[in-house]
Amino acid sequence: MTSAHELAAVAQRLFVAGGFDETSVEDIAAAAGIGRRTFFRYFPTKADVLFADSPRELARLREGLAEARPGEPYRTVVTRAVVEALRIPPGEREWALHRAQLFFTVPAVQAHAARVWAEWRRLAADHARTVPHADPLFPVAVGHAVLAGTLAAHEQWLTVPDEDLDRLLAGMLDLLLPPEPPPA
Amino acid sequence: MTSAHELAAVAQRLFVAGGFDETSVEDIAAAAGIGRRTFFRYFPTKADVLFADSPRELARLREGLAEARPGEPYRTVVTRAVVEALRIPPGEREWALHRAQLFFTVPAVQAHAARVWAEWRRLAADHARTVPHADPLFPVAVGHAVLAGTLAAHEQWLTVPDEDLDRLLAGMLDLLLPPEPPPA
DNA sequence: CCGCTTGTGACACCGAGTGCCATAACGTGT
DNA sequence: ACACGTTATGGCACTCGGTGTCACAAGCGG
Repeated sequence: MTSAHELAAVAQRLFVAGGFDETSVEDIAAAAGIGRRTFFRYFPTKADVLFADSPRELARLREGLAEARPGEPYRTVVTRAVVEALRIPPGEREWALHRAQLFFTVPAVQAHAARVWAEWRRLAADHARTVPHADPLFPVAVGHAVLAGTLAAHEQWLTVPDEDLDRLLAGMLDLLLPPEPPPA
Repeated sequence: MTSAHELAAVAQRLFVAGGFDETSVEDIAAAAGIGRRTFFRYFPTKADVLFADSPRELARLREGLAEARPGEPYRTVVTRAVVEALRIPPGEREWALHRAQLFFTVPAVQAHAARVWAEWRRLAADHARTVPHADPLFPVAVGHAVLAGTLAAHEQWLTVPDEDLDRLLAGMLDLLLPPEPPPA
């Protein structure tokens, strides 16, 4: 009996050691002591093992955006929500770094990431719709800015792993989030 | 004898008519009167038929960025370069719209798009490195802003196809490109 | 003990992508 | 015209990801 979490751990270890494409599902199943068919009952695709906790991250983003205090600048709210959603639990830093590496280098993984990212964009855009703004493009732009900032921060993080992801996220979002319109 | 261009046309028509995943390479090959194996000599993957002219777009972006006049604000240069690179030839508007639709809805296509998009980011980031800026994150942020603006414009375009893509691109980039530092 | 559900995995199948090889088309040199 | 090398083609077999079907075993309530 194997839990999805353990299975994901086994798989990611193999990916990091031998490459994503080079590691077959059969390899993973054998390493976990299960059948190939059973793997696909835990995860619909090979890439999905890397997205085990993205629903949790999404939920945290949603909560963070909902916690906006009235009068608080929207950029502050969004930045806090993103940083909070992507906070790395202590001890999982190297783990997260390896995962980020796979995200940026393996095309098949990015295909799946695209679906999750679309959800991020949607959440951010929905929140931006609560901010009055003259430009009708503003909400969609905010959605893409949030995603771009998140990806940029991770990309930068990969080249400077010693830096804190929090600071990179805040820095990138500060550059990318469109300015709030003056309160008139 | 089939040219790559004709083959791409046949394939995209089938994709639009019957869906990307539902259309097999064998279907495409049969419709084009060639063998399955030969298809893979023209295009390394099924998705690649949709990226036939992305090298040209990339080249145009590169040229546009190189044409910066001294003293011109970088945001102006970047916006002009992007709009110019993605200018749709007359008569291909519907064609481009269909392609954009596939880009946003089919995961397998996005995986390939990711590679092209990384190149866009790199070009834009390289150009941003010529702009003096206090924040070391500025170049990477610009790269992601360009990509985000391009994607946001296309996403918006899909919901409002009557709008001009040029205007949407300019509008999104205006919201997303980080401000230029004052000339000191 | 029976019957039901649930987890598991073996098998067969499809489609994408690849390596290998046979063959047809074609230009060139004699 | 003939032989030659090169190139385009496509058939065949294979790997791998993913799916549907079925059989089997474990568990649990009657």
